Amino acid sequence: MTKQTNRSDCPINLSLEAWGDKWSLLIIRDLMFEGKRTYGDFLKSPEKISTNILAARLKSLQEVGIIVASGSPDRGTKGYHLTQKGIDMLPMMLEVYLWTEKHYPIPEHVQTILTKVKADKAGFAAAAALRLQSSDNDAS
Amino acid sequence: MTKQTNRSDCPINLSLEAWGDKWSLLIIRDLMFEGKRTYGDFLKSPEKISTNILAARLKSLQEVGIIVASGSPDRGTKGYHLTQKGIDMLPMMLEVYLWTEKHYPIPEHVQTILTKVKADKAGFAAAAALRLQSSDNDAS
DNA sequence: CCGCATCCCTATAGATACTG
DNA sequence: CAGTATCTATAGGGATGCGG
Repeated sequence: MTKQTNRSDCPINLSLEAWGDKWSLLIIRDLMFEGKRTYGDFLKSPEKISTNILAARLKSLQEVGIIVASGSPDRGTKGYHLTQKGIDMLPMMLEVYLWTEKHYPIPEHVQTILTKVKADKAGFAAAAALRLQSSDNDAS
Repeated sequence: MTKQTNRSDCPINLSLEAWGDKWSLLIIRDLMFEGKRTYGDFLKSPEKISTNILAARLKSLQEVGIIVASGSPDRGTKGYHLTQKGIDMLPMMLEVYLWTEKHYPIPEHVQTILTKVKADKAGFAAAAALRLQSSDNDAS
């Protein structure tokens, strides 16, 4: 039942079909920068995603291979994390941050980080990617 | 009537509220890389946007300041073009292209261009931006 | 004919209540 | 806590209308 839309083979369109909705990038943000892992974590984000949408997005992001679910451990809490394909969205996400910073007022603590990003974009991305890759197999 | 949602002040969210739907980035792509300008041009794109959606997106993209409409010239054809805010989306758009290239089969002619992009990302973006800025006040 | 606006209808998004 | 069920709202497709 994996949706087989493919309005066109344009890369922009293929990207939109993978994560082009109002919520997917927020989940990716949470996984990428906020250290969130569980269904409950995502629900707590300030945008207040509703439970059915969250479940649907988690499913579709798994279907397109951007995230994977780690089988629920002892405590019964299932965790999600980014695949390499998801981690590869980092440069794009950083550009989204930088575009927004240029055209909207954004929270000060984000500004602070973005100053570092601008100083060494590739370095920041590499360090963040390493951190995400190592968390692929952590326990707690 | 400019929508004042603002689910949060997170930059990712602010971006999503500006262009986070299934169509806006395709219009921006057409303006940025395909040299398209008119309503009819956009309709001809392979994704086959319908007329009411196109009109709605052109309106919302103007409201958020990503595009502007140039008053219809002699022949009665209104043109649109990117504002500086829209042109500033170039680095992000390039990263979208690069991400897709890495994870999906894409058309060969796009591959060719992306090879150049990877060789000199900043240079490519600067050249493209210059071209877009100069087209702000062209006639034909 | 071109650039939209409108209407109708269907499909999907999304809020809320509820269940294993 | 992690989802499903149900219901409503909005996005979107397609045809059509209408002014320039």
